[in-house]
Amino acid sequence: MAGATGLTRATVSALVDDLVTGALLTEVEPAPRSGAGRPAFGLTLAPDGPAGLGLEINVDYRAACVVDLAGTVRHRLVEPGDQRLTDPGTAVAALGRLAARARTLAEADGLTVAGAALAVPGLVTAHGVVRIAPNLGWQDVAVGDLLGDPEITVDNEANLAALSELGTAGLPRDFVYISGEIGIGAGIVLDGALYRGTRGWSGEIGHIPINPDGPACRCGARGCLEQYAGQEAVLRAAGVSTVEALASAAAGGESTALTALGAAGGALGVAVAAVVNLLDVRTIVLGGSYASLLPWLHDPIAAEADRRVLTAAWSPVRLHAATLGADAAMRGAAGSVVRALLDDPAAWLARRP
Amino acid sequence: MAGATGLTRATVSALVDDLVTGALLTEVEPAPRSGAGRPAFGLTLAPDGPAGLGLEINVDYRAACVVDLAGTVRHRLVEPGDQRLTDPGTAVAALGRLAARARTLAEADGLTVAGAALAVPGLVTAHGVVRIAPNLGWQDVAVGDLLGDPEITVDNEANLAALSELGTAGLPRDFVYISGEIGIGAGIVLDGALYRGTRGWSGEIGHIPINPDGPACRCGARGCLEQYAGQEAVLRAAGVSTVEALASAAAGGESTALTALGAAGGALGVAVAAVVNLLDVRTIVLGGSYASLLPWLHDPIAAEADRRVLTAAWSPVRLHAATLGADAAMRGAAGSVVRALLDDPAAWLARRP
DNA sequence: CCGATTTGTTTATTGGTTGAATTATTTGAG
DNA sequence: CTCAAATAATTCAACCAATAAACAAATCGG
Repeated sequence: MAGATGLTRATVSALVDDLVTGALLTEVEPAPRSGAGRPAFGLTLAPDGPAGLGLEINVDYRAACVVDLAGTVRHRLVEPGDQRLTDPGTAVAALGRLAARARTLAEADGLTVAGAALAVPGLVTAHGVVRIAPNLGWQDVAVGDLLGDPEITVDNEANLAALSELGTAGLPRDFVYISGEIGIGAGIVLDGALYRGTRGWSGEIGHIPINPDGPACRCGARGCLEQYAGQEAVLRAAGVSTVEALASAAAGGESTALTALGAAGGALGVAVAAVVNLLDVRTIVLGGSYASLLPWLHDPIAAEADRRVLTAAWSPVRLHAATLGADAAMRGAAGSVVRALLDDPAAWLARRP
Repeated sequence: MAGATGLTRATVSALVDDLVTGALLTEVEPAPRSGAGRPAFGLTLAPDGPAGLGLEINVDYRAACVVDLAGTVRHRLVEPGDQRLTDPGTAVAALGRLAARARTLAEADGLTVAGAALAVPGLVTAHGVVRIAPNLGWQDVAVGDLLGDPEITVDNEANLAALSELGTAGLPRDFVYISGEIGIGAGIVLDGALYRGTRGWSGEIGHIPINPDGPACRCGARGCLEQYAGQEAVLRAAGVSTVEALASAAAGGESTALTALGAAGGALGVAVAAVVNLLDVRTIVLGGSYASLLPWLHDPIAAEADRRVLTAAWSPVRLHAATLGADAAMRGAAGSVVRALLDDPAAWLARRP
């Protein structure tokens, strides 16, 4: 460890001591090793130290999960139910009860919830106020205050979902996560950190112009990506009503479905080209409903992107499917709490003397 | 100073002492002040300490400048001449002689050249090799080796031009600089630092798709921004041959010129919308030939951008003209050296004991 | 001229890190 | 089995940068 960090063995010893007494690390059996010399102690991130509480409120469900320092999901609670019908206060109160249940479960495990983060499908200000969440019908909702937890982090679901993919094996430190749901959002990860933008409103990829004279969008403009590759547009073009139906139709080789997916992929490819030309990320992660549709979206996206990305000849765009599915945003939320702990363990140690 | 930094007066004293003895700061007459108390010493960035050498090689000129710690341009050398006709070796050798002259002038002033940076109109790898510079006809040119200065920083001209605007009064820490020349490039400044992308190829805004079925571009795709708002396209549409002629035609109210500028502005607005939706920067700086054409470009860009940016209703996109004109890239290059000095003065002090 | 006010320096102290020496625990050779 | 070599971990004096607090310097206003 001293070798890897450049610090002295003495220093590492002192720091590790602090972390062990602070219950962030625990000593375990040393890893079996060959060769002479005294074997090193084994160390793991404590499975019974502080943990992160991840929350999500979305169009048709509420969810909570508890993730420990090692990144393991220790508890997972999902409550289906249309959130659009209830007013924000009622929905948030229900979420608060779910969060309390998760906390209780965590404490029964000996975990301490060190913080919470909430994923919301909408624009969130830097102060954690939901500026607008069109699909929930929310506007200027101060979720933290309503939850009675002003410390909570509130963030866009695509941003948090992107964070959940960060650290996945094979993913670089720079990528853009594109989440295809009713709306299309993106989480931009640059140099291992989420890029939120000046006001936290980055990643509105759904409204990148694909064709300036295209169909009208509910945002007031014309030809936004959402009108070509949004869930509603694709399902309508394919003549089916659910993503599952679309996937099975495509698997069955139905030409309407394949044409619809090809068109959506082409539009996505144009947007991906814009993103890659601008940001020079070489990896795009497709999440939300795009993850399960990637078998049919991959080639049209790649064809269009490679044609339009200036540097594609030397290094083509890499398309990955997201790995976490529907839990991505919630797990990213919990993960963001854990990441904050790992990034500044001293702050946590100072909080509990 | 202690108040601003949160350090003790004693600490500041010690640090300032080091910087003064290291010739990075000089004591000057204290600024006149009212009120009781012992007057403070005046301090300025040393006008005779280390300086940055900024170089630029472009289609029709070579240039060098020396910028001191305070950011003042102390020397400026420009040599016109078509670089396209000469092979890279000859062009770089001529640039090397220009750089040597600038160095001599700087030393005559008591300045020490602490480092150099070179702006090139093309894609540059992280190791300072020009991967491709289409308008120079260069491909895989290791400029640093040719110059005999492997320490030199080589970067894209739009990137360095963006840096030159950073620190300008009224500009925030996040903006995108769009440089309109033969090609269209962008420098992305996020949180006060240039974002270069995974391989240093960010900002290729000229090849953002505006209309997927638009005119063919020399990059092989169709409908790139460059085909709508590149210098050649705009001049052709306006029926003039130089940017100056276009500006005076527009100033004279000639409708062909105004129409051409309106169309270019509209296309730029679409690209700006893509950038802002994606990155949530609220400021766009227009440089290169766009700076002088901004009076006629501003409204079409703003109209299109505000229509297409999701958050424009709350906070419209702000368009600024670049302030430095043709010298921007060269001055940004020199400035990047100076910035590196200011960011880590201890490294410089360590280099000269 | 004197006290109030602000700036700058001096000095002892502190906290975190280093380096060298020391102790601990294993492997492998004789 | 024993001992040397190898690797890990700890101890402790020394160091460095920053701090706090006291002190000296320079100015203003009455």
